Amino acid sequence: MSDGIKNKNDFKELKNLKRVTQKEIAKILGISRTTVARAINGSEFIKEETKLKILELASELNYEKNYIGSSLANQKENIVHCLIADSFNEFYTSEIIRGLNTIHKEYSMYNYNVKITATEIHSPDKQIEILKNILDDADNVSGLIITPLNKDTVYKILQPYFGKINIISIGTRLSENIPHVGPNHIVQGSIVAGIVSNILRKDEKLLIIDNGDDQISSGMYLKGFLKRIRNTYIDIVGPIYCGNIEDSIHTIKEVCSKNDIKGIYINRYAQEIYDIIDKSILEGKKIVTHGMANSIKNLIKSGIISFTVMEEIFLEGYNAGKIMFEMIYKKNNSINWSVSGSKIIFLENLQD
Amino acid sequence: MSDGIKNKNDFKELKNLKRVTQKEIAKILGISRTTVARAINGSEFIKEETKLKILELASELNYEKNYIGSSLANQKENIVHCLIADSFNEFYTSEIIRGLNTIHKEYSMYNYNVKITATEIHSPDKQIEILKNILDDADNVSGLIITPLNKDTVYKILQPYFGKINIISIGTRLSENIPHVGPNHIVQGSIVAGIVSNILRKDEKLLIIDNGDDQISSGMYLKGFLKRIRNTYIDIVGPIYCGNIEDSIHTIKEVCSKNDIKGIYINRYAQEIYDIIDKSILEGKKIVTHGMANSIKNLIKSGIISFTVMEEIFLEGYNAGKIMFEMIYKKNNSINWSVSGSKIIFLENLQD
DNA sequence: CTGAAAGCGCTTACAG
DNA sequence: CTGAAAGCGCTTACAG
Repeated sequence: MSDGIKNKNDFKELKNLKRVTQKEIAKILGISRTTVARAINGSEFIKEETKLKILELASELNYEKNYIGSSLANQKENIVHCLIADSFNEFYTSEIIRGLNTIHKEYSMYNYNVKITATEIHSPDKQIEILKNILDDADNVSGLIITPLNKDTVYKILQPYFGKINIISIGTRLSENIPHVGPNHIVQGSIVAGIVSNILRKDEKLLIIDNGDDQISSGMYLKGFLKRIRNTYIDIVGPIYCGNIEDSIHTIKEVCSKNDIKGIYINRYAQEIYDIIDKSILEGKKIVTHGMANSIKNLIKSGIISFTVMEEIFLEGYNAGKIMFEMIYKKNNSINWSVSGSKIIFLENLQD
Repeated sequence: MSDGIKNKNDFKELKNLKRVTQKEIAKILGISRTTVARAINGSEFIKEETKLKILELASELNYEKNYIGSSLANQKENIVHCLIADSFNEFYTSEIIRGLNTIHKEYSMYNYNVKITATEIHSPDKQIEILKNILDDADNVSGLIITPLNKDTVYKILQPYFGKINIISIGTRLSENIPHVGPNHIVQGSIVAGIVSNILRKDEKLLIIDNGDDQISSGMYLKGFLKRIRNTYIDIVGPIYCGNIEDSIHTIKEVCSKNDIKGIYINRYAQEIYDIIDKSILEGKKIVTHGMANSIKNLIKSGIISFTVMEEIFLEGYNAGKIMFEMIYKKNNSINWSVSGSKIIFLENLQD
């Protein structure tokens, strides 16, 4: 039991019965509320002994800081900068922004402010520049949510700020030791394979095109897909390495002319390929793909793509913003990887 | 512009620039904060003229009550009773409870208290009894979340409390004019049909068993399913009305012995039927169904069921609790029907 | 190193 | 019908 208890009755009454306040802890120990607050907030201007005594009692009484009172008193605005990727595809960017804005609005009474900057996905330097600008004013930055376009450089730049600024990566993981929100691409690949295995039948031929690893998703998509699909009686043709759109189209034409291909799986550039390939080649084939975009919507509507598996992008932004709130306002750092769910989309549940 | 502005400078400064407080409104009008609070909270002990003057200015300055300060001051505990259905199936009840408990915990600092009572789904009277008990102490009830087992009776009992207690129905809709959280069963039926249309092929035979309308979902499932499936080239056998498990099994056996049935759809009692029917009859058939339960999990694992479409039950509880919070703490009554999403489950994304 | 006081935006007796 | 004051749980100068 804690030392220095001046007020035994209060101690007994509070133990495990209700939420304890700093005021009550102060009363039990016969000290001021200010001192209790100092201990709880980790101030350095407090005697080690006093601090220990307070923290011990706080833990014994299951003290949990009331973040509502806290944020009301602490009028500080908490600014969270979000550096996200632009033009991944039309949906990705707008949905992730919508998610971030939704949580921003939800917590706006807490003076939780979310500032979003989307930079061109193929210009990592632009992101680095903006990141540096933001960090120049690091004292006014409570959190950073980032889709690192250049992992190594971003990591190096951020390293001095670990522990000072709350950091979350989104979509692309920055590092194992930094909280992350994003999908498990391997699982997504295996989900696509699972669907394919249900719509193709024994001994039917599936053509697999490997268009390489974009270091974001396509490598893992293929890995997850292959692991699962090889576990079926589907007759696999490939994976044939192409690496770009033209070669893929050429290969698909050639393979399909010589074999009775019933399905196609492409791990990268799929929508671009399906968009421009001669549609007569695709006729009667079962196609399942990843992601969502206007082009995919159209391909689903016209019956070329049967299913697509997409990340819950809105929720990705929303959850990143929510986890950041927890980190800032509740000092909750328990999350390592919040895995985004996936949705299976086809004609019947396609929005608008 | 508002009348009675005593402090023009403040008025100009505040207009549209920042969140306005009651204190500031009071200062501009040269009256006390208490009076402003009275107007905003709709007290009756205030002169009509004063009230109008305050509300007009508040609206002009886009005043929005800070629910954080509000709930900190108003130490009142808000109790929300949740009367949900037990043994719909193992997952339904436990997931909906988990959702309600999650939101309860999330808002516990606001003194938001959620009390859950699950009653046997086939004993509506038991629920009525508990509901009456709760309403006997209506002054201590801020909200009610209910899956009405007997709509008419529940509605009649609740009628005198409309406007006094916040009410949300969940799962089964109580009435058009009461906020509701739950799935769109017709859409769910059409989603199942959409999947079936992708895994069966032209001219393949699909047997449809109609087991009647449980007034909750099965009637609408079938409606949505039929509308969509009739729009394909699948060869439909049925719907054959059975109405119970034994007849269904008998019918399936008979039809399958005479036809080359490639798929089966049953709108009600599906899991019970698949559980006990001779499995050799199902071999090689494509089966898609609704809902989730341990039995369905096993049927998916053993390859009998290809896909199942289930409601996002956890989110149903979570969202009901969240919407209730908005109603109580932010006086937000804008939601009429929060449509629960659906998940498509098959071997690859089956949990545990 | 410690504490008294004022304040965040609101509510709620209490007095007039 | 109106207002001054105390309080919710906390933070943050300021004084000592």
